[in-house]
Amino acid sequence: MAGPNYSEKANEILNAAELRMRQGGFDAVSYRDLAAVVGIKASSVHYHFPQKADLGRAVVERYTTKLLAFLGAPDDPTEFVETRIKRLCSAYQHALIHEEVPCLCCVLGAESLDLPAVVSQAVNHFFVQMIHWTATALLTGCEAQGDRDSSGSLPSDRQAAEVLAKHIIGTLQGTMITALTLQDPDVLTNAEPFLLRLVSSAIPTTPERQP
Amino acid sequence: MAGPNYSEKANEILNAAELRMRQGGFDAVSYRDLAAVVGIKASSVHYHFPQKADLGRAVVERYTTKLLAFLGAPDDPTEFVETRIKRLCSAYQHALIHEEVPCLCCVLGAESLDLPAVVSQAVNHFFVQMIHWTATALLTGCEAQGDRDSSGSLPSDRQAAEVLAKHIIGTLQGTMITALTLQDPDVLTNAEPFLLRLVSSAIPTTPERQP
DNA sequence: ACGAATCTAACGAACGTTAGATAGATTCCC
DNA sequence: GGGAATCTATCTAACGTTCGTTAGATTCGT
Repeated sequence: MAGPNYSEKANEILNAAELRMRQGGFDAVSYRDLAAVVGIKASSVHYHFPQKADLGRAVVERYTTKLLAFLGAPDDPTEFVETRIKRLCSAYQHALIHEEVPCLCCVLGAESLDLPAVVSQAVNHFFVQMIHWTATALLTGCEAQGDRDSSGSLPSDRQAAEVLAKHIIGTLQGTMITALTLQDPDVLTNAEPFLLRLVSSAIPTTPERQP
Repeated sequence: MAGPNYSEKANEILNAAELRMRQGGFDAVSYRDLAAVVGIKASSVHYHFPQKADLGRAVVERYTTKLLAFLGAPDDPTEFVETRIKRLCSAYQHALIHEEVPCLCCVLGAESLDLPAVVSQAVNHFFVQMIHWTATALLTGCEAQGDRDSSGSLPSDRQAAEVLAKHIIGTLQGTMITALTLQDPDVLTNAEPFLLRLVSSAIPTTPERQP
């Protein structure tokens, strides 16, 4: 589950690369610039990440791991569905507002037709994981009162949850881009109540136990 | 209102540049590649668009004009609000599904922190125009029965319409990116009913006359 | 003959990548 | 324990490619 253990210098490189990639996309990162940031030469960066596609993949995978770790469990039975979705929204808000840079996979996803295959695969995997987390977060709320989880008795709900999850993730990506280019963070923060309205109208009013 | 009248060759260049830009972003466009596509040399492309930033701005402005022309009037009193929003959704669907490439300003918006100023201004202008169209499309439905338009008597509704419009545009951008990287166009087409639900719950049930 | 559109040729800069040397630490074996 | 071998992380130097851009000549229709 946990990714590879990078050396300290490798992590510095990944930090610089992630920042640059979130500002300007994959092509905006250059080995020479990264090297200058972390205080070594360009050829030494190749020692840690032989090819640029390797570097791109590593950045995306570490980003995916970090974000999923922040989100935590999507199926804690003591938690409201709304609380989970709010946490998801807050992750996106933190990226844009505090880190002052959009979501990595928002940027890479937009140029995914032109990415090296191994990088666009990693981006695809990010979306799959995020959607899976969200769909689970939506579903386990419905099943909270019973224990029908292992019986697999709600296939149609799982499908509906996936559709809504894709919509939620997509909406957060897009409102982030729009907030960025308008320099208006409210576009992103306002997405939260809109999404919560969709969620509560999709879930058939089964409040869970209190946390 | 109508942009400049480009020569036939200039339009060919803009076509090639727009396609390339929608695939891979601003940096994916090179004068030599464009030249090869339209059958001239790179230096001749500079005759039509001296600097690359000029080319970028021209592509974005022509794209904005084309899209607004497709959308038509947002305040035709014989039209339902839902019809207008569906037309907006169909524009985005057409881009991804038939042209097989995402919205231009979706791609450029994601890398807007790294764009030449004149290009990111044009992208910003695109979003402003789209949001203005959508807000107007949402508002004039409410005011259809009376003629309070010029009296400016609904400032709070205008504001609420802008908020919803930003959310709609953002959602379309983001579900397009998500649909692209998942290679699942349904993510975009499914956004339509979700957005229509938000719209109809925001508009206080004032059906217009039949078209 | 003039202007529009294209060409050839080249400039300097930046890019990813590689080969090979080097310094310092660690490990291994006698 | 001490010298030898190996490994890690960096360096210098350079390669070939691509890029945006420019100067100046050329072609061609009006």
